[in-house]
Amino acid sequence: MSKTRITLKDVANKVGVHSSTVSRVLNPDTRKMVTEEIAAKILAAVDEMGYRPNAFAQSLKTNRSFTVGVMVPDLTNPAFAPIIKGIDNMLEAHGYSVIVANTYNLPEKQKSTAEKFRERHVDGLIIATAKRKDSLIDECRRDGTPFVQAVRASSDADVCSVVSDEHIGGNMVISHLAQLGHKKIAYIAGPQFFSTGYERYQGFLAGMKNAGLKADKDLIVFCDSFSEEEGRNATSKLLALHKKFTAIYTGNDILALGVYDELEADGIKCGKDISVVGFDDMPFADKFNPPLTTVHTPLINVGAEAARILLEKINDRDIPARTIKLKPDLIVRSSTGRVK
Amino acid sequence: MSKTRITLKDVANKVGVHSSTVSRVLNPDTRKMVTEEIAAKILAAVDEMGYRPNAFAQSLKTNRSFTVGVMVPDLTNPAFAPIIKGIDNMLEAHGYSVIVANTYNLPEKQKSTAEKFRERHVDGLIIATAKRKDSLIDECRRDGTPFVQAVRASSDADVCSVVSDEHIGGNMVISHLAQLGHKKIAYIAGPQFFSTGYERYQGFLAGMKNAGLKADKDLIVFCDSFSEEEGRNATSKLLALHKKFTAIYTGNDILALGVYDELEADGIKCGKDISVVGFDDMPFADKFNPPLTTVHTPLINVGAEAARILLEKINDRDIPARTIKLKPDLIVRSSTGRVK
DNA sequence: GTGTTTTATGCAAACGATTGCAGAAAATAT
DNA sequence: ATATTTTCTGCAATCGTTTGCATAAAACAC
Repeated sequence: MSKTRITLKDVANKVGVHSSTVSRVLNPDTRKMVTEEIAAKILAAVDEMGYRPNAFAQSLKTNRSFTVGVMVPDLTNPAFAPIIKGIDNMLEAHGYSVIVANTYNLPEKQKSTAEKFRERHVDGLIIATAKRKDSLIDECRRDGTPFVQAVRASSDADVCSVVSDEHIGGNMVISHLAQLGHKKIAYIAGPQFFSTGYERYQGFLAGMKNAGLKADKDLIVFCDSFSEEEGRNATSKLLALHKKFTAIYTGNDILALGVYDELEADGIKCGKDISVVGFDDMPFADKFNPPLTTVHTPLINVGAEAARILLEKINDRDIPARTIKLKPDLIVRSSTGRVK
Repeated sequence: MSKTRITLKDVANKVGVHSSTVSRVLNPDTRKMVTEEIAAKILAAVDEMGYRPNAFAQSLKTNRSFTVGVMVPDLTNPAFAPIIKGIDNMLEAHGYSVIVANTYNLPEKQKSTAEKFRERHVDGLIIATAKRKDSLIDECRRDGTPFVQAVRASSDADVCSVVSDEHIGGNMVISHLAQLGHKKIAYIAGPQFFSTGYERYQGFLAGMKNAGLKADKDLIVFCDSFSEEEGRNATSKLLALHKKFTAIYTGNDILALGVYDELEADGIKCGKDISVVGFDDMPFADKFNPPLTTVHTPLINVGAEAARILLEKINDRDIPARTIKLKPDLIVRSSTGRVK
C-alpha cells in the first residue's frame, strides 16, 4: 500500500537492538522481558517512524486474524442492523473487525459463506441464520471454530446462543389482550424450522393456557417465511373462515404489516374491529398506521451479548454452553384496543 | 483452526512435484506454465486432500487482503443497509469480503476506523461518512488506498463517488407540489457540511426557480443533523412564524418523521392542511401515517455501483475520477395533496 | 571471591505462499 | 546432425512477524 513499509527490523536498526526485542516490547504479554530503558527507546522510535505491524505476518505466525464473521439472513430486514451494531460495538472495543455476510435464508449461500469465513480464518462466528436443526451447526462444531448463535437458536443443547425470551413475550401479549377482553385470539406463526417461529408459537400456546383461554387450532396459520406477503395471505385465510376472532398476534412485525394490508383492503379497522400485536419492535413500528403494539426485543443487547460470549469462547474453548434469554417488553400502541 | 493444515508442500509431495508447481497450477495467471498432465494430477490431489490456501501467507507475499472496508455513519439508519447489501453482493461475487464499521458521525471515530482499515490492509475503502470537506479524503489520497465515496460526496472534483441526483430529485418534488397548487413551500435542510444536506438544498432552490416560484428565506430552516428531533424542532420554528405555507419538503425521510410528530401534536392534518415530502424512500416509508411522498433513491444500486468502481480502481489506480449520479424517482403517496 | 540462579538479549527457525532465476528438456530452425 | 529458441520445473529467497533456545550479564547466596 504505502511505498516504503517500516518493519520491525527498521525500528530495531534505529534503536540498535534486535527485532525480537522490538516485538517483545510491543506485545503486552512479553513487555516485562525488556528493560524500561530499552523499551522507552523502542516506543519512541516506533512512534517517530510510524511503525505499524503487518497484520498478515502476525496472523501467519499466530494463526489469529482478529476478525469475526457474522452471518445474517438479510441486512435490509430492520431487525438485523441493531444486532450487528451491538456486535460491532463490543468486538471493536476488543480489537476485532466484523465481516458481514448475507445468506438470504438460502442453505447453499449459508454453506459457501461459512466456507469463505473458514478460509479467512475468522477467529469466531456469530450465526443469526440457522434453522433449529441445521448442518451448519454440526460443521462448526466439528471444525472447532468458536461460534455463538444470535436471535435464532438451534435445538441442540450444547451450543451457546443469545435469544429473546419468546415465552415471556407470548405471555405478555396474551395477558394484555385478555385484559382488553379478547378471548378469541388468532395466531400467525413464522416458519417452525426457525426457533423464532417455533418458540413464539409455543409462547402463544402457553400464554393462552396461562390466561385460561382456549387456543382454537382453526385460528392458527403457519407461514413459510417471515414476510409481509405471507402475513397478508394468512390474514386472508383467517378471514375466509368466517369464524369469530377479535385479535391477531403475529410471530414478527413484518407479518403484522401483512395483516395491516389485508385488514385495510377489507375495510376492517385495525385496533378497533380487530386488534393486532407483532413481535420485535422493529425500527419505526411506532410510525405505522396504526402504531403497532409489539414485543420489544432488545436487539442491540442480543448482539452485544453474543459478541461478549464469543470473545469468552475464543479465549477459552471449554466454557460451558449456555442459552441466554433476554427479557423482552410489551410496547402497547394503538393497534390493540378493547373488544367491542 | 483445524488441527492438521494441508499445505502446498503436502500436495506437492503427494503428486511428486515441487510446491511452486502446485502454486502455479492454482493461480489462473500462471496456469499455462504447467503441462496439462501434471496440472490434472495436482487438481485431483488438491480436491482429494481438501487443500485450501492460507490467506495470511498469500496476503503477506502479495500484499493483498481481498477485503474492503465500508464506513457508514450508523447501521441502524435504514438507508444504509440496502447500500451495504448492494456493496456486498457486488464484492462477494469478485471474491472480496466486506468489513463494516460504524462511525456515528464522530470525526475521531472516523479517523480511528480509517486507521484500523489501513492496518488491515484492506484493498479498498467505501466511504459513506465524509463531510464535503473532510480530512479523511485527503488522507486516503495521500496514502494511496483506492477508495470511492457513496451517498455523500466531497467537494473535491478528483474523487470517485456515487450519489443520487439530488437536483433532479428537488425538481421532481417542487414540480409535483406546484402541480398540486402549492406556492408557499417550506424547506427543512440537513446539515450543509454533508453533500446530501447541501445538494438537496441547492436542488430545492433550483426546483423553485424552475417552477417560477419564489423561495422565501424565512421558510427555510437548517438542521444540525438528520434526525427526527431536528425535523420536529424545525417544524415548530416554521409554525411559530405564523407565516402562510402549505407544504414542507425535507432533506431526508427522518426529518420528515419529525415534521409528522409536530403536525400531529398541533392538530394539523398532514396531506390535507399541509403537504409533506421527504427524501430517500427509506424502508417502510409507505407504512407511515400517512404514507410518505418521497424521492426514491436507488440505494442498493448506489452500493453496487460504488463497489463496481472500487473494483475497477483496485485493478487500475489511474482510472479517471468520476461522479456517478443515479436518477431518483418521485414516489407519490398520501402525505401530499391539493392546496385547500 | 566463587558458585548458582535469574534476567535480558540475540539468533534463527518457522509460519505458508509467491515468483525470479537457473538449468534441463523439448521443440524448432538450419 | 547441430545450433538456437521455447517450454517446463525445481530452487531458494522473500514477505514480516513470533518465539524457543542459547548465551552473556547481572543479581543473589554462601
